[in-house]
Amino acid sequence: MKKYLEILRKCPLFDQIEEEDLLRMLGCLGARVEHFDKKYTILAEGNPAKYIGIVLSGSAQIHQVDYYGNRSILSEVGAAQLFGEAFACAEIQAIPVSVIANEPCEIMLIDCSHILHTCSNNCGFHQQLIFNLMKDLATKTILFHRKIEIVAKRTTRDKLMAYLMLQAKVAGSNTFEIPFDRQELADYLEVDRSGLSAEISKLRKEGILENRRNLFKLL
Amino acid sequence: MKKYLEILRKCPLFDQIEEEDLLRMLGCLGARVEHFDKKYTILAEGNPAKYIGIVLSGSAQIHQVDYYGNRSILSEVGAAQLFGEAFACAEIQAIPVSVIANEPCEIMLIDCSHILHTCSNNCGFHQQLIFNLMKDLATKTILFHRKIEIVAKRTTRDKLMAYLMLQAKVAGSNTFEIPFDRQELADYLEVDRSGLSAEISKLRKEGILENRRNLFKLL
DNA sequence: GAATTTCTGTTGAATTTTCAACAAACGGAG
DNA sequence: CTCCGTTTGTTGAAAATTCAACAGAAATTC
Repeated sequence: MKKYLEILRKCPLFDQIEEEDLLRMLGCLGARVEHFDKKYTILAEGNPAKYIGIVLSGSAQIHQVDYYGNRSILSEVGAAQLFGEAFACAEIQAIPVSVIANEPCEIMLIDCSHILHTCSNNCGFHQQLIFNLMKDLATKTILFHRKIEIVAKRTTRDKLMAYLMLQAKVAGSNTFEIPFDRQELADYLEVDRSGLSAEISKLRKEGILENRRNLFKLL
Repeated sequence: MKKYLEILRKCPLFDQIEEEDLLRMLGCLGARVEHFDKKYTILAEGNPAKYIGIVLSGSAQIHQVDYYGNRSILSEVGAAQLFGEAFACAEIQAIPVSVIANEPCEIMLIDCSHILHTCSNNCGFHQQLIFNLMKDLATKTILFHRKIEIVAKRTTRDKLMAYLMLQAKVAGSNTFEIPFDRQELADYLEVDRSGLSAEISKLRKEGILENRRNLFKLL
């Protein structure tokens, strides 16, 4: 576990936890690490909602697929970020989404009941972990607000511009890279891919943006 | 405060808190109660994100209004439910939404910093409150997943049917009442009101549902 | 480095939504 | 009970999306 210390220190779940305590805690929590190749399913829809996942390297996406097979991408999860925590913390039966490896990645899985319910060793870190989970969930809720603000727009152009302007703001620059290819971006914005491509072309011709694949520049 | 005890006991924030402790706690937290008439603004966009609100009676809606004045309704908050907790817990500067009284209502407001940061009396309930907030935020996250699942659909009909089927499931019955009028439902589903009315008529003619104003029956 | 697979952009037709305007139905106030 | 403001339903035209199909570009594989 030692080699993961650097990334785990950046993980919001372990905020305010001293490095020396972290290793002991991981043992107590029964944390395990697994490797997943690109496109592999880390957690499948319908699986028990037991685990909190931590992305140690690479990245993952949260997918929702409806009855007709239409894919919707809820979010992108990068290094040091959590996934599955909402379902585990709410103690629901099964997760309603799938978590897919977006590139080869290493994932730490922790049984959430070990965090929520005090362990036999009665180690004093549960309170801090629960506080950190609360903070993380509050942040995730705000991210969902932003996503809804984007998909609430009625046209592909407005959705795209709202998304790109947010990304520029997050990146702190007019030039930025997005973590999606075209189909994924369409599935995140909840629009048709070909229409999205057409809209990007149109914006380029109008001189509103420049782009090369995933690299965008707002003018 | 005593007259609010019954409703406060149902509030997820005070889960596992004994009734006798609750009153003392409210003083310690500096809780105050305000009345709002229908359509009044309880919290306005841009306000400091200090307060957690609890609906004691009536109901409220979370509104998001974009640059062009288009309203989007994020959620309905009924009696004993919380609002604003995500913004307060994430300790962001200002709230990005407005909370509007949907009918005459009584609202309890609590400065969240009193919950998050141990008070001078060092009363032992902070841990339970933080745990409860975590649970509540996890539940709210799942509600947002459901909302996104609905608005991800591409047609008014699909959004409407996804919404109605969810409401029927929640109500545990094919007959149920929804908390929105037509314009509000349109703003929740992120579609055009007149198109929504037309779609409801069409579904009725096709024998898929019956309705009288807010009362729906799926067949 | 050639072949193959994946991704992106383009187009036109069909479908659907939005928009604006109006009429009918409803509900509350006096 | 009647009046009046609000809500809901209806319609047609304009705008936008989706869908399907294909071609070119880029990346991956062998």
